Amino acid sequence: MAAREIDPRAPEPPYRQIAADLIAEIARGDLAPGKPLPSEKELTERYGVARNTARSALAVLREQGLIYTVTGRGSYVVEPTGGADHHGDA
Amino acid sequence: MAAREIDPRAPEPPYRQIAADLIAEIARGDLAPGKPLPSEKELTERYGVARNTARSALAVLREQGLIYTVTGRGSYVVEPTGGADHHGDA
DNA sequence: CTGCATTTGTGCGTATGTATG
DNA sequence: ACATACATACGCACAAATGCA
Repeated sequence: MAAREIDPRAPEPPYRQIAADLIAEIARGDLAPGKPLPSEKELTERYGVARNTARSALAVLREQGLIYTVTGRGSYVVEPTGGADHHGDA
Repeated sequence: MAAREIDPRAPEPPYRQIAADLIAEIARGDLAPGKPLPSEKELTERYGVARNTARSALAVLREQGLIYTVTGRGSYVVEPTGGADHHGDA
């Protein structure tokens, strides 16, 4: 299987559905702090969307401060505790 | 010379034009079975495109079963006869 | 075995063109 | 015009495999 129940015709656009799905995974602890999220390519296959759409979903989480992204490596769940930062914040 | 007449504005996208060019070379015997194709870097310089574009072209040939690729070495024209070597088959 | 260069694999950032509602 | 989405393309960086000295 691949697609995770994304409705292109739902009132919520796909990228928001995906964002919500990822946020739920983080809240659930499925995606723990410091751990990498699925790559854009993974999201692309998993949800059956284009890369831009997967990227838009990640952008939502990034704007909400839930994740941070490192060029050439991937996106990671922000760590609420333990000092040493990562993306630009003191 | 370098660029092989790739038209960025043609109806056929560059990566398909390059793929077609390479396929023609194989059909013509210019690229014989078992012999390595130009590296991605070579294709990049030859057609004046980005590496991603060259890779997309190679992906087309790979999907058509015309070539196989080995990490760290390169892509090779598949051998139609009983070679007993190359990519994964006994 | 170690170190280096080459090559492919992967992943992200960004821009453009096109299509649809 | 705008938001959303897809396809394509360029650029950059790092990881892993390979081959050779």
